[in-house]
Amino acid sequence: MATKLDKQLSRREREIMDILYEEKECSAHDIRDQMPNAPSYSTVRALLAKMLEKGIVDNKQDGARYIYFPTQALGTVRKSALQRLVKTFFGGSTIGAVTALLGMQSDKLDESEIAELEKLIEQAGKRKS
Amino acid sequence: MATKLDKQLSRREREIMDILYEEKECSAHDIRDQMPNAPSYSTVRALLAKMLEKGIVDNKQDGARYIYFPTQALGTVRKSALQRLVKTFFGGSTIGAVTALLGMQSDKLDESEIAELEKLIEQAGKRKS
DNA sequence: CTTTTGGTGCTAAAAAAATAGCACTAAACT
DNA sequence: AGTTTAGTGCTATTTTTTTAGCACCAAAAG
Repeated sequence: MATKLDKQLSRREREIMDILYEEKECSAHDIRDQMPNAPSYSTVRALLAKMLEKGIVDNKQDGARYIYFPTQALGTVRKSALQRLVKTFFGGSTIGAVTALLGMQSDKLDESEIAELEKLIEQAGKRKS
Repeated sequence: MATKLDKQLSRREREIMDILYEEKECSAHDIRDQMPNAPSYSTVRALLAKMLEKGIVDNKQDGARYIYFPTQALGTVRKSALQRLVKTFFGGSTIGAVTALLGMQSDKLDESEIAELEKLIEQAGKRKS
């Protein structure tokens, strides 16, 4: 049940999580560099300490310093983020979200990507009625 | 430039916005009913008052009471939510997100939906190289 | 081997968010 | 008309978040 590692994040905590998911892992310093209106280094470390306590991130020693990373696997988080988004902004319609995504896709798709998508669509077409 | 109506939301504010986007519009009471661990009615109204001030919601009189709704159009918010999600959790790959969505789609797609998607894919296939 | 540099731990304080209470008004009920 | 009900405005308090300072340590630099 995900131990509610999700809801109770504060603004800064969410910012940091986003950075960590994007970068996979970071030192406190790296995180700070990517924060909008970055606060002091102390502040970032204080936030990370609280997040460690909450169990939403973990760290490992890298020589002299620490490297932080999310405890929850990317796959899990992707899924729940997508579900939330579909529910909130697309009235629960997955297809609606897919449509919107494809519509804003600005780069050209190459052959293999198209093939992949068509395969997926076909599969989704014969799922349990 | 969206006047940064996006980032600076507090936890409760975000909760409320999600409810508003899902429901389109709500009274303070309705909002409260849908909040997890709902606080007092006063609290909800205090939050709404702050959000009015910030300009992220607006309200209209409905007989004796107020009905609240988001100021930013659903389309706009959808787009920026998707962009953020793709960037954060899919390394910027729209296709990755589409794939994940189709993969977790549990209902069967009907004919017209499949046709629609294939049309979109085809279009995305011949976009500007 | 001293000094600088880049990190750590701990502590404290300012600012923002979340919460609730109270007095008042208008409509609805009997 | 008197009473309950459902809402409003304003204010006050508690809790969380956000922030930073300072002392200490270890490795790199001179």
